[in-house]
Amino acid sequence: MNAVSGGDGSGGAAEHAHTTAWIASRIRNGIAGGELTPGTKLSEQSLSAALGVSRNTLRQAFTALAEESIVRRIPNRGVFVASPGPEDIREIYRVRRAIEPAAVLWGDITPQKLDTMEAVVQRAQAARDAGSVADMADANQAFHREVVGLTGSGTLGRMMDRVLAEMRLVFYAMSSAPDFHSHYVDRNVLLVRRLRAGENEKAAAELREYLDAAEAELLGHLAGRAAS
Amino acid sequence: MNAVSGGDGSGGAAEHAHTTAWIASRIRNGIAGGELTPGTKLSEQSLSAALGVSRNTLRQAFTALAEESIVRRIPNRGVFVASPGPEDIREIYRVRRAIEPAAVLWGDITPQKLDTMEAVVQRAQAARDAGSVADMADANQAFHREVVGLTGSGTLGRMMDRVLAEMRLVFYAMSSAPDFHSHYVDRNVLLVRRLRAGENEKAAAELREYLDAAEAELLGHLAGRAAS
DNA sequence: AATCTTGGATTGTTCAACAATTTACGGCTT
DNA sequence: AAGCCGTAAATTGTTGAACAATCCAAGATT
Repeated sequence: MNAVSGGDGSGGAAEHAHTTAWIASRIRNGIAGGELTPGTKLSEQSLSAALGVSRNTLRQAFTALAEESIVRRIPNRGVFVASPGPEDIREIYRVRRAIEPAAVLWGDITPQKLDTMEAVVQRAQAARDAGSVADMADANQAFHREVVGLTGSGTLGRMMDRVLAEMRLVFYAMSSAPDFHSHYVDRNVLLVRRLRAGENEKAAAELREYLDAAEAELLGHLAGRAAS
Repeated sequence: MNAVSGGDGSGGAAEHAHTTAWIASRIRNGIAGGELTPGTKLSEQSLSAALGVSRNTLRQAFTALAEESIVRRIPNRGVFVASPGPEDIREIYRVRRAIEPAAVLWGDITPQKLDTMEAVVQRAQAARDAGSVADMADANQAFHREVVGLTGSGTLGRMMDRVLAEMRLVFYAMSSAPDFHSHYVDRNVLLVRRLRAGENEKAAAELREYLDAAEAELLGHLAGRAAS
C-alpha cells in the first residue's frame, strides 16, 4: 500500500550494524524517485511495518534524514518529506551562488575533469534532443555537481548533493515546468569552453548571472503556481 | 566520574520531545568545552547512565552528532569524538578557501555587518594584549564565522560552525601552539579595512593567501608533533 | 454555529531482552 | 618471555512491548 514497498527478506545486503543506514538510504531513494512526494507524512507505524524494521531504528533513520534536512521533523507531530517554499529556494541559490563560482574560480581544474564535465553536458544535449526531460534534468544536476567537484572537497560535494536533492523536491512541486533546464544547457557548453580557455573569471561571472536567472525563473514559476 | 556530569533532575528545561536534542547539545558542549577530548570513546552504557537517559535516545543523539561529523561512529566498535588528522585539516581548508573568499567577494556587505566584524577584531586584539589565548582563539573563530555570515546563508553558516568545531578539535590535539592566532589578528584588521574601502577582490585574494599560510602552519605543527 | 469534552491515534521515551561482534583474558605452544 | 589461539565477558545493533505526553477527530454542550 505504501509507496515504499516492504523489503523484508529480499535483497539481503543488510546484515548486522547496517539496517539504520539501509533504511535511511531506502527513504532517500524513495523521495528522489518520486514515490514519496513533498509534504507526505511519514508515519512511524506504517513505515516501520512496511520496511520491516523496528519503530526504534526507523526513528534513528529519521534523525539522520532530518539532520540532512531531507525531511522535516515537527515535535509531536511527525516527520514530513520537505516541501521547499520560496524562502528555501532563495537559500538554495544563496549557497549555489557562493559555492559554484568559487569552484570555477579557484578549483583544481584538470583536463580530465573538464572531459567528464563535457561528457555530462553532451549527455544533457542528447537528452534534450531526444525530448527526455527527466534525463536532461539529471544530466544538468550532474553537471553542477561536477562543478563543485572541482574544489576537490568531499564536504562541499556532499553539501551540493543535499542542495540538489532539495532542488528535485522543488521541481516536483511544479511539474509544469518541463523546459526549465533546456535554456541552460547551452550555457553549460559555454562554461566548459571558457574553462578550457582558462577564462575562469569570466566563467565565474557568467555562472553567477546564470544562477541569478535560474533563481528568478524558479521563483516566478512558483509564484504563478501559488496564485493559480 | 565521567567528564559529563549527571544531569538528572537538575536544570529541568527538557520536557517531552526535546531530550534527544538536549542530549546532543550536551555532548556537543562537552566536546567544545574540552571535557571530552578527541579520540575519547563514548560508551553507551556509561554515558546513558551519566546523562540519565535511555541508551536508545543516547543512540539517537549519536546519529545526529555523527551526521555533523562531530563524532565518528565505527560499526560494532562504538562512537569516538573526532580526532582530525592531516587529511581532515586539508579538507577543512579546502572548504574554507572556497567559502570565505566567496563570501568576501560576493556577499551582501553592509556597514552594519562591517561594524560587528570590526568589533570582533577589536575583541581579538584586546585578548591578545591581555595575553588570553583562549579568548583570542574564540574571537578569531567568531570573526571568520562573521565572514561567511556575509553570504546571508544559514546553511553555509551552519557548515562553517561545523568546520570551526572541527578546528577546535585540531587545536586541542596540539595545545603547544599558543600563538597560532596572534599572527592573523592583524590580517583580519586589514581585511575589514579592505572591505570598507570596497576592495573586495584584493580582500578575497589576501584571504586566500592567509588561509593557505594557516593551513601550512597547522600541518607543520602537526607533523612536528607527530614526529616527537 | 461555535466551543468544550472526550476518546483514540501518534509521537517521545524507557526498559528489558537477544543476536552479532568486538574485546579481554588465560592457557598453550615454541 | 613472546606469540598465538579459544573461550568468556563486555559492547554494540536491533527488536518488542510498555507508558506518558501530545495531538487529532469526533460527538456533546451551550
